[in-house]
Amino acid sequence: MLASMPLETLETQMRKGVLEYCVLGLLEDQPRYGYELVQHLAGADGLLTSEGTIYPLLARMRREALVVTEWQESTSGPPRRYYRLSADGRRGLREFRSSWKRFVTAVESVIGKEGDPE
Amino acid sequence: MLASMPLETLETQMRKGVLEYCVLGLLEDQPRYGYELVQHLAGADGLLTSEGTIYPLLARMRREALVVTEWQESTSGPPRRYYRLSADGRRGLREFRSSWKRFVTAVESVIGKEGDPE
DNA sequence: CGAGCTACCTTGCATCGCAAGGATCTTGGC
DNA sequence: GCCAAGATCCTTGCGATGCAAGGTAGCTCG
Repeated sequence: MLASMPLETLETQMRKGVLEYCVLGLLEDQPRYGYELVQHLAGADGLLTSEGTIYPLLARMRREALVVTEWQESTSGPPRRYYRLSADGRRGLREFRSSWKRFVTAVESVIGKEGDPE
Repeated sequence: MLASMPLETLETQMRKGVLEYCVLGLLEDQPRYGYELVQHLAGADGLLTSEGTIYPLLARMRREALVVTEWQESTSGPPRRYYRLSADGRRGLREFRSSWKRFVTAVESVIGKEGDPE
């Protein structure tokens, strides 16, 4: 028997590559822990659907030194691993903002941006 | 020796899923052939880097009946396979525009939309 | 003729997000 | 005191996509 289809939707595809910088964006102003990021991203924005995405991602970002981490006890539950932006992470985020703008512009130049009178 | 790494860049990742609809966007107003699409997308917008991307993509879109095709002789060169939007393709494009807007809004709500004074 | 461009295509790979599952630790209801 | 439920961390295997590389054939022009 087959287990289950991961259902690779359009939204899922669009998130590729971007999610990493969404995490950096959330970490810009304050350190956060993984479970917190999941709730944020999976919340209103719907940028994430499962924890299975974020932990491997965070591990990679740590390996690449975009973030630094620190364990911290919680008064209610298991300890949390907090993530904080490194200098490299800050730079990466800055560069992403520029790539993102170019990308959005390019896409909208071919699919047409509505509200465009011309 | 290893041959070559495909160099999976950020830009490459961001294109995932979106490229399909960029093609639909280009086909919205006029039928086009594959090589023409490559030049368009690889041109100023830099939304594509190789033909190896577009032909499998076009084949898939044809399989899913988002486009219909038609061979046409060229006065200068080999015959061209022209692609034209189907009704499903038109609907897909319409739906994408809405998904795209939601997506961009969501991403910019977390990475901040450049109005940030530092 | 043959180099070079047009134009089509295929194969194999790297990467990413996801579902599923698992391990601890804490709290709250009974 | 005990066990379910939740918080919090993690890993493994898979599907989809864009890409590099390479292959075929037609047309044009020096």
